[in-house]
Formats: sequence, C-alpha cells, structure tokens
Amino acid sequence: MPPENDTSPQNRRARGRPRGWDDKTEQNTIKSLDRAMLVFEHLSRSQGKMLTELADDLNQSPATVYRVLVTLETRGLVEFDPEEQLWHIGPQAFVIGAGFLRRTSLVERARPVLRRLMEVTGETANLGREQDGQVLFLSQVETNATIRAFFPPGTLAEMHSSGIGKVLLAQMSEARLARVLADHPMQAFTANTITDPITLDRELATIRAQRFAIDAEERNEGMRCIAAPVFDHSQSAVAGLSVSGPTSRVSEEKTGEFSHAVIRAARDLSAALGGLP
Amino acid sequence: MPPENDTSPQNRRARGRPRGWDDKTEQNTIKSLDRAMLVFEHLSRSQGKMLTELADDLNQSPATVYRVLVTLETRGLVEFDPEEQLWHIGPQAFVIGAGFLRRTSLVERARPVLRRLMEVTGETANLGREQDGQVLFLSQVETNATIRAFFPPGTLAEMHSSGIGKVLLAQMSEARLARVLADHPMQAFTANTITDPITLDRELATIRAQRFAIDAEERNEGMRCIAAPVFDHSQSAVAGLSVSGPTSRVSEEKTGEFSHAVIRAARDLSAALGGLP
DNA sequence: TGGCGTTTTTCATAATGCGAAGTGGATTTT
DNA sequence: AAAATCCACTTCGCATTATGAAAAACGCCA
Repeated sequence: MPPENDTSPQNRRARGRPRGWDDKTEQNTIKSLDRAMLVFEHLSRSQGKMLTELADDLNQSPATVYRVLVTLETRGLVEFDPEEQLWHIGPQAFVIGAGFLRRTSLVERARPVLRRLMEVTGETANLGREQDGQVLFLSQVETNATIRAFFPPGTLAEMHSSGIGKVLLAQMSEARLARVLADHPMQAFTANTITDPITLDRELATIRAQRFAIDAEERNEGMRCIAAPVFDHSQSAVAGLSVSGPTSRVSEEKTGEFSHAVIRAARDLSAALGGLP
Repeated sequence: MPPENDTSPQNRRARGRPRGWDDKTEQNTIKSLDRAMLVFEHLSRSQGKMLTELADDLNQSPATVYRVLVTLETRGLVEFDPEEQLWHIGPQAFVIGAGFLRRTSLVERARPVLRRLMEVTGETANLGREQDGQVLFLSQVETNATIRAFFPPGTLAEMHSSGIGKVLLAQMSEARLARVLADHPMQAFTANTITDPITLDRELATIRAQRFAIDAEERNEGMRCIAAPVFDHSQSAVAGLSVSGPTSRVSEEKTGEFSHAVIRAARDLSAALGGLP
C-alpha cells in the first residue's frame, strides 16, 4: 500500500550510491538508549561521579540516571563504590572496548613495527589514528628509559598540537581540514602551540614536503615528538606513527636520525597494510 | 501522602549498613537498555555480524536490533561496513573502555613492575584479575624474543587453565571457589588441563604452600606460565602476575629462577598497593 | 527481467520508561 | 538534641515511545 497521503516530510530516498545501503534516517534512533549512552560516555570521561552530580551535568532527572546506572551495573559496564558513593566505568566496558582492537588488524600489524622503532630510537613509539577530529592513541611500546612519554591507549588528543595529529591533518582535503578546525578550535597548551590557521597551513605544507612532522613542545613542555603517516591499500592516510621523548634526548640535532627511523617504520607498516607498492 | 494500603511486597528497607546505601532492587532496571547492551556485548564477542544473524542469535526482531545499532552508530560505539554488510564494535567503545584502566591505579602501578619482570626473565609479563569467574588480562609487557606468548589486554580466559587464574582460585574461600566452578565447568583444552575437582583441590593446596602457580601447557600446547598473587592493602588477592613463554625457554629447570622473579615482582606490586607491610 | 536475501520504513498498539513527589537513613547545623 | 539538610532510592499514574509484523526498498545474481 503506497502512501498516497504523503504528508510526512521524510521522503529523501537514496540517490546515486555506489554500493550497499547507507541511508539511515536519524529519526530511527532510540531516544532512551541515546540518553543512556550519554550517561555512559560522560562517566568514562570523569573518574567517579555522584548520582546527583551526573544528573545535573546532563540535565536529566536523577531517577532516570539512576535506572540507567543500575541497569548498566548488572552487566558490569559501570560500577558503584559504596564507600565513596561514586559511580565508575566497569570492567566489562573494557572487555567490550578491547573488541575494537581485535578487529583492526592495524594494531596487530603495527606491533612488531612499533617495537623495532622503539629499539632503534630508544624512545617510546606510538600508533594513533583520527577519530572525529581528534587523535586516538591505539597502541604504544615504551622505552626502557626512566623518563618517558606516556599516552595510555584509548586516550584522545587534539590534532593541531600532536605530531601524529599534524601528519594526519597534512593529508586531509581542504574541506575536511576546515571542518576539523571548525569543530576543534586550536587551543594553546604551551608557548609553542600553533593557534593561527595561516601558520598551521604553512606547517602542513612543510610536513607534506618532508614527509614527517615535529611536535616541538607544542602540547607538553619538555616533550618532543616526531611522526610520519601510514597509508593503507587505497593510499589514504589511516594512521600515524611517532616517537616521543624529552627534548634532551629527542633533540634538534637528532631530528634527522629519528625522522629517518620513523619514516622507515611508517613505510614498513604501510607495506604490511598493502599500501605503497 | 504515606501509602496506607501497603500491599506492595517491596518493604525491605535497609537493615544494618556500615556506610551509605546499597540496596538496589533488580526490578528497577530498564528493559530496553538491557536488551540493547546485550546486542552491544554480543557484537564485541563476534567480529563482524550481519543484522539478521545478530537478531537471530539474540531472538529479537531485526527491526529492534536495527534501531539499536543505528543509535549506537551515531555515537561511534558500533560501526557498519557497507562493503561487507557487517556491523562491528566502534572506536568510541574502545575510548570508553579505556576509562576503566585509568581508574584502577593497579594497572598504572603494575607498569614498571611488569617491565622489570620482563627484563629479568626475558619473557612476556602479564597482569590479570578476576572478573566474574574468569581471568581478565589487563596489561602486559612483551619480550623481544620472536616466539612469544600473547594475550591482548581485554581478553578473558578460564581460571582453571591459567597460571594467574589458579593463583587467584587458591586464595578464594571454599564457597566462592565452589560458585566459580559451578558457573564455569572445567573444560579440557589440552591433555594437561585439570578437569577433576579433587586434582584441582590438591593443586591449589600446593600453590598456597609454594606461593606460586605453574600452568604447564594446560591451556596451550607448548606454553608454560608461572604466576604469583598480588595483594592490596586489605590483604585480599586483587590480581595476579605471570610470565609466559614457550616450554623450551620457560623450562622445568628454570622454574626456580622464574618463580623467584615472579614472586618478587608480585611482592613489589603488592607493596605499591599498600599490601604486605 | 524477476526472484531472493537483506535492510529499512511504516503503523497501530501496548508496553514501559519518565519525572514529580515522597521515604528514610545519614550527616551537619542550630 | 532536635531540626534541618542532603542524598539515594522507590512509588505511581500517565503519555511517551519502543516494539514487531508486515510491507517496501534495494542490491545481487542469474
């Protein structure tokens, strides 16, 4: 029975699409589930929140938030600490999240490359990819040195102030770059952080030319970082590799040596993913 | 208006409780959210499922599962691969799950201990804790050797066939042990797997006596593993440390040497957590 | 072109999630 | 000590909203 009374405004059927279906009406989502996931996400960002505080943050009724938390608790997705009266993210959330790493063979293939990179340079080696305009750190192999950089896997960082971030920005289209910058204004973290779009454009051109990026204390004082892009079989930059350490060891003089190592590692990983034949 | 018609059977207010409240009625959960989380969990276990397959597995209507997936997709908790028509766990799930590790200082404190343990023994060092009658691997530091054991963090394993698992079982009360074994029957993985409760009891007594456990190819052929328990400030066994590697290197002759290293590491970590003064 | 296996939408209905208000323990204030 | 305050947790009636059957849309294969 075709709808003759077509008063409903959702008539946007698919137009030209190469393969597969992909038009998911935003109206088809479950409201209560969306609200619940908001609670879940918010809880993971903060560490330990009281019920009322959580409800206030999200302007929802405490009763609703309470029911969400109790429900998630039965599955171990969140935990309640009776001593402190605080809610936390639970172990099951970690178990489920780890399923993501299992899928992306990227992480698996990067493992030996990261290790070798760490051995060659003596500094912590990192793997990250873009995630909604930010850098998501996926994996790392730490140096043995006592002073070392540390991005726990699962951490998100701003792109404009990270070596991996800049290397990925440098590979983006104009439009995509503009969107990312619009969504994530360039916040200053140190005196060296790039906050000016024109300076950033020039920097990105340099990065494209030399095939690697330097984060010279742009996010953390005293930390330098050298990054290179990783390409998959379709020659799109899917991730970035970097080494990071204190300025004393990852010094300007050593930039040449380190950048060679990072570029080589990135090339190896790209090859393992079917990129750069 | 106090209810005078007190026909409702839920009148169990709190009796003696040291601090805070803790009685959560199981009736107060949100059904639809629970169902949605079932989908989420199931998706993380399998890697890549079609909509209809997922709906079949969980005996739910494809329409409902579809709406759940679309909702989770808007938050990046799941992903849809249009090429293969498959749903996967998304990056945001990983980000949220990583929030769990940030909380437990256990993982953070274990880091240097694991590294040292790896350096001393030359084998991969692992950290795990109990999670609903299974071992949840939290962190590891890999050896440089090319042949090596590998439990990605976030993996769950059966307790009876794992070094860390047995070491934790050995510290449980009779009742708790019985419950775990009831929930998780002792499945055989290799010829060496312990499947008999009496043998297990004897093994656990030995473990308590010598303060460490050996997994002698009980889960994987050719893999040996030596584990010791970690205690927190309240002297309860919160986790286990282990080294694992091929039988050729983690041999019977080296058991003494390795067990000393593992026990020492476990003691160091316990101390860092305020245990064993 | 037409059937098949999927996904995606529609629709009527009932289920169920929602918030306001209330309870009662614990802690702080007067 | 009594009162006031805070906060977790429960109850209740109503309207929102999730639900599943069925139909439509769509890609694929022959």
